[in-house]
Amino acid sequence: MPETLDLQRHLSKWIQLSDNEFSAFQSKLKEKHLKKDEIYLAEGDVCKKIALVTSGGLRMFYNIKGEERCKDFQFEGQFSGSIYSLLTGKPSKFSIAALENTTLLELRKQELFNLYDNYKSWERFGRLYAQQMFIYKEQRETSLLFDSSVTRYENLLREQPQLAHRVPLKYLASYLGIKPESLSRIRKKITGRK
Amino acid sequence: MPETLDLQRHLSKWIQLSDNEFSAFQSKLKEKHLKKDEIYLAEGDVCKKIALVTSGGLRMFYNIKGEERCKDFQFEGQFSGSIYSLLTGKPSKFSIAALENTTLLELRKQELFNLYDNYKSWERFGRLYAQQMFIYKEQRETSLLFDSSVTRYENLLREQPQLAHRVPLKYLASYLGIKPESLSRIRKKITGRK
DNA sequence: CGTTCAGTTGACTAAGGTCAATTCCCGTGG
DNA sequence: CCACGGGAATTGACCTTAGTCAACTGAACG
Repeated sequence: MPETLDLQRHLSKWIQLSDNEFSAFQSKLKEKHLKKDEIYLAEGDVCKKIALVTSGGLRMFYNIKGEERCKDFQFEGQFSGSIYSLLTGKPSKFSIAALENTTLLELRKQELFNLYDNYKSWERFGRLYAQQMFIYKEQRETSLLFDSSVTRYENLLREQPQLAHRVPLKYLASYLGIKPESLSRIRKKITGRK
Repeated sequence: MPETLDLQRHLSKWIQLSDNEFSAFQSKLKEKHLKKDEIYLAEGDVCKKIALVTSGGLRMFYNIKGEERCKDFQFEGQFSGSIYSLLTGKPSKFSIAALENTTLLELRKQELFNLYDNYKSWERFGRLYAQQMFIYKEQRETSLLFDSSVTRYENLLREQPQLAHRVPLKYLASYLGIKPESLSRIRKKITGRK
C-alpha cells in the first residue's frame, strides 16, 4: 500500500510520528471520491469531517448575490473543510466543490478530537498546522490590504504557479478580489510587456 | 495580587488549567510598560517573546513607501507579537507600537516552547488559540475580498465598537484598506443618513 | 456542426486615491 | 486664562483603477 508510506512521509514535514501514532490516524480515514464540480460541503451545512486531498483539487466559495466567489483552494497534501463550522458547530458560510475529479481521505470530527485527546503528538500537529494556516492568512491579509491587483497576480504567478495554471480564470479572479474581466486585462498587460 | 486571579479567569475561557499549570506560565511572565507611541517590536527585528496586553493597546503596522499602514490591533486580554517571526526566526515584516500607555506581560519564546513540551494543557491552549486566530483572519479575508468599504466600516462599528472609538481614524483607515480621506467621507455619509 | 460557456474586448460608470486647502482639536507655554 | 502651534480630520477638485454591461471569439463536447 504505497499510499500509506507517502502519507506518513508527508506528515513528517510537520511532526515525527511513531507507527502507533500514525496508524491511530490512518486507520480512521475513509476514502471519498468526487467528480469534477461535485459539491463536497454546501453552504449552510455543518462540517463534521476534515478532508485531506490526495489527488485533484478543491475550491472554497461564497455565494454572493448569485455569484460564486472563491476564497481559497486546496490540492494534494492539503487539508480542507470549514474549520469555523467544525469547531463551532454552526453552519458553514461557504461551500466546497471539486475543481477536478478528486480523491479525499476523510476523518470524522469525533475521531480528530480523540486524536487530540489521546496523543500529545497529534495535539501538537494540530497546533502547528493551525499556526501555519494563520500565517498563510496573515500574508493574504497583507496582500489584500496593501498590494495592487497587478502585484497580487504577479505574486500568485511567482509563489503558486500551479494554482494559476490549474484553476480557471473566473475562479482565480475572485480569489484575487477582482472580476474576471479585470484579470483578463491584467493578464494581457503583463504578457504584453515581457 | 488580584491581577493573578483575573489572568487565570481570563485564560479559563480557553481551557481549564490546574494551579500548577497556571503557575508554570504565570511565574515566567515579566511585566513591561510602554509609553504612548513607543515601539515594541521594530520591523526587521526577530520576535523572541509573546506579549499579553493587560492594559492599553497595540497596533501592528507595515511601513509602505514611508507610510505606516496598520493591519491589526490588540487590547486588554489579547496576545501580541509577530507569530511569523517567532516561529520561523526570520525578521518581522511589521512593527508593533503602543496606541496608548500600555502594560504587557511578556513570555520568552523558550519558556513558551517549554510549556508546550511539558504540559498537554498548554499545547492544547496553543492549538485552540491558533485556531481562533485563523478563524479571525479568515473572516477578515472574506470581508476584504467581498465587502465594500462602507460595509466593512459598518461591520467594524457593530462588531468591534471599542476599536472604532479608541483608534485614531488614520490607523482605522488602513486597517479597513482605505485612505483616511475616504474613511472620513464614509463616516460623514453614514452619520448623515441616520 | 451547433451549443455552451470561459475568456476577451470595448465603452461607459462608479469607487476610491491623490493632492491641496482648510478647519478642528488639543496640549503647551506665555 | 488665553493664544498659539501642530497634527488630525475634513472638504473640494481632479485622476486612476476596477466594475458593469454588452458584444464577440474561441475552444470543448455532444
